[in-house]
Amino acid sequence: MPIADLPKQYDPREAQDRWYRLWVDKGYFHADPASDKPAYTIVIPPPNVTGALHLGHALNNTIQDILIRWKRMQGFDVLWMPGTDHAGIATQAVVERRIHEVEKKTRHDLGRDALVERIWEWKDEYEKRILSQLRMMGCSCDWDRTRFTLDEGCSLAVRLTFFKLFQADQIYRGKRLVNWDAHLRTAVADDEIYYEDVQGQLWTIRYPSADDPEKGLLVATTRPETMLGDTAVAVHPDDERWNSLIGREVVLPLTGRKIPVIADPILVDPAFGTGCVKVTPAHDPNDYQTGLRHRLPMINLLNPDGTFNENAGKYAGLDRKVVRKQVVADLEAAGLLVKTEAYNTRVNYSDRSKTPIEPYLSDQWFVRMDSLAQQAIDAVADGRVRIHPDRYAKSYLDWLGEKRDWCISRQLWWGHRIPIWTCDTCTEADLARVFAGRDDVVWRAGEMGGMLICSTVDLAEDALGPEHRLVRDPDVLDTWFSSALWPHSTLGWPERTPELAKYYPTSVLSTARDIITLWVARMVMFGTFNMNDVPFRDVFIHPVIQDGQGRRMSKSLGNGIDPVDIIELHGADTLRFALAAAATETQDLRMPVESQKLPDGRVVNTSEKFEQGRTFPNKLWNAARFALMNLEGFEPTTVDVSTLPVEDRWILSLLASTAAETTRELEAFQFAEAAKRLRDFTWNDFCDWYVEFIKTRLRDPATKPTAQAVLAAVLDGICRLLHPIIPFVTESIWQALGEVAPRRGLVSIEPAAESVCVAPWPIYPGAWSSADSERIVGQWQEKVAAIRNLRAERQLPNHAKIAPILVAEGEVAEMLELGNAFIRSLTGASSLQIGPLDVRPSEAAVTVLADCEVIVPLEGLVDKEAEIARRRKSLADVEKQLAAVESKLANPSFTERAPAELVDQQRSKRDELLHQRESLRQLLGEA
RNA sequence: GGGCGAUUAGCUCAGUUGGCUAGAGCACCAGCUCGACACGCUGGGGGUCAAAGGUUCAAGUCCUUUAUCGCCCACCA
Repeated sequence: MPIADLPKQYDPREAQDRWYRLWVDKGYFHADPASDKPAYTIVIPPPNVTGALHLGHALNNTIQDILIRWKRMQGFDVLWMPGTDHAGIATQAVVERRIHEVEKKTRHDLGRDALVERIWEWKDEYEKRILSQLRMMGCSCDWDRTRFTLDEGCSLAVRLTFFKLFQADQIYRGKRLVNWDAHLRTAVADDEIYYEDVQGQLWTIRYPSADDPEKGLLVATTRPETMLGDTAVAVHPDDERWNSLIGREVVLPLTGRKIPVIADPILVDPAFGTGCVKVTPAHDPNDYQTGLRHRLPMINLLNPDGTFNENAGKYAGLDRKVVRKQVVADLEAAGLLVKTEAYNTRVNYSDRSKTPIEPYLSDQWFVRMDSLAQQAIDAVADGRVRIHPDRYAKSYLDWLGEKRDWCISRQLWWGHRIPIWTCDTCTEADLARVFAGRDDVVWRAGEMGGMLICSTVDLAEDALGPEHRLVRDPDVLDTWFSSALWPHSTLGWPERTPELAKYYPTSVLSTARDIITLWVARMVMFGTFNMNDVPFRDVFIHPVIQDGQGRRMSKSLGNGIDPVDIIELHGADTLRFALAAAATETQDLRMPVESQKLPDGRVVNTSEKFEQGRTFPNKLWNAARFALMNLEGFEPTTVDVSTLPVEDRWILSLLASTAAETTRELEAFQFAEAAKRLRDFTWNDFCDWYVEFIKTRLRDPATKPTAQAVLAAVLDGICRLLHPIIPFVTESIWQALGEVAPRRGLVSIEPAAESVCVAPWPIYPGAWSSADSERIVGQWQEKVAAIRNLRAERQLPNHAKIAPILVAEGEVAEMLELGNAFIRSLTGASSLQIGPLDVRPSEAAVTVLADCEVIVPLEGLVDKEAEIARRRKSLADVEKQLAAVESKLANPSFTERAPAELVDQQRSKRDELLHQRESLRQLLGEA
């Protein structure tokens, strides 16, 4: 396209389609295990297939793509492994809810296979959508390797891991209290529960002593019906009212069972209620823990549907609500109900059925955490895995330190089925007869009789013959079990693939802090267990995005921002830049939400936070347009940097330090700093100053070629440095630049590349660094600003030509003289005098700087009173500063204890201020 | 209850091992169609750095306490 036809406004849409296709077609995103380049690997935190991506995903994937693109440019063999997560509970719940809404059917109506099939359909739809969203954002994943946590490879990895753990006796079956939804007849996760404060009652019941029916204990409870399952009464060991009874027994009313009185300082708060607590291990989480501590029997009273079972004696078969009434009535009749009072209590409800949750004792599978957790602790403690920011290492270590066994079974249908078969009738010998010699089947006796058989392959129901039926465990594994294998299962484990050899351990994991324990810790455990090495070297924890009030973004609050909307409104670069610029080390990232109407009439949420990212790509685009217009007909020549004019050496010096600092910041995961630095360099140094400096040079054929060479080199550098953050606009510019300025003989260290996506990351020669030119240009800038300020403050007409005088001597005068033409053109001056002052103009606007007096003669335009007032104000200001500096220098402890450098600095500052004061006094004296 | 974090300009945030008159973007005010860009240019106003103590020659930065807010974990018989 001819340069002159390049649009004034950058069109992100066209660039996005075009360049993304180019990158994919050229195969830039492919990792190549056979290449001899060093590996750099990130496995994507697989998004849940429950729904579309939200802004948090956009942030995380922007971060990952920045790292990936940066490392690709640095010459690494880069692999970004994409994929999605089956997200067991969440996905099944979403699909079940949908089916219920539309077809009024429950999962029991459909049956296991049909439901699972329906969830697969859902998965296909959302996976497609999620992956296309990632592409829209510009993510450079190796798409041919896309994986899913429930695919064949992951299934194999899951089974083998379970098998190995079972074999190593790291997996066991045990009892656990789960949140039971009696209406849906399923266990629900902690995060699917909500609390409600309910007006209830507190009943006080008398438990007679076994020795002496006249004596006894008083217990208070909000759930009297559970007393049928009590197996102890607990008191505080220091409570003198009751502690004489510790070790004795009481008679459990209505049942006649004798239960012990135990001492438990954890469960019992002597100040609450009666100071005695009934202990029902099977139906209350605290009591359960108490039961474990005291090895109490656990009596399960409930059937799965919420009715009481045979353990409840005469109450068997009745619903829990009915039982409560009956128990209270019976206690009252027996004269054991001491008191009934109103009491507010918190009741747990299932989010899905809106019915009360029952703590319910059931068989579950566990992974032992002792040695696994220890290995994961060690990995972080000894630095094999580094967590950034490092404060998050604490929550990781604290959580693992508890070493609470991990309950891995879920009463769901969507997920990896537990590879366990049970057989109640067979013996060790029966199993040995059939399975002996097989390395894919192991077994052991269950705790309650029967055999537990674990196998990596499916076992037939009649594998042991018709007389011994094998029954497969109906449960599936916790989603995090397969997620924990993600870094190695996606690389081919358990096969010893070239990928596994080259890309494991991966380089960086980027994720949110809420899954440090759920996911990160477990990946370290399983990675270490299966691979004998950590899964990644660095973990970057990014902030959580909130709305302007500090609330999480959510569908129900309607405060969510859809990344796709931002892309539609402003383009993917804007989304990426804004997110990168916001990704500091903070833990929460607030984005004030406002709504905006789209051209198609749709109203969407957006945020002012995208403002910066919105204008920046356009600014860059226009700077590039300027450059491209001026590069037409450019004949590349080799340029010796040391011979270039000051302004060229200045911008190259800044480019070099910007590149070095940006590299350092990316290495330290300081994305916001890198984004801001690059923006500042591009906008302030390059656009505001350098481009202005060279405008005249570009009009003179004699000075044009070097200016062109430097202009092209800087634009080239800017494209490379910004490409990881804003890939599309930089590619647009790169391609256009390649047409007018083939990269040969430029002031550039890098060879050509057909796309900035694979252009080498810049490292500039140390010789480009030029403190001198930075000082000189700094001088110019300061004086330009002073003159502009004088113009603006006096509200001089725009076309008024001025002839400023810079009163300076020696080195300062020399430096300014070098920039005479620039200062003139940037201030709209017709002439500029630099040097000692011959005759002070009678009417002038004046600013006194430390090393220079800036005078703008304004014959007939000066408001003398205002001028004097300004000078007085400056004088007062200088005197205030001087007083501060002098008091510092007058303080002996300062001059003695502060570093000499700092003291010298203050001294020279004092000298400057004294000089300024003197000049101002003279000025005021003359006026 | 335990842990982590935040509190700096109207808003969103920087401020690295203590050391210039505390910075940026947005918003605000004034002026600009000057040959890349009005998604722009130039200039400007605006802050007792949550509060109170302390350490230090020097505190936005370190320590203690308090207040408010957020997140995570545990929990209210």
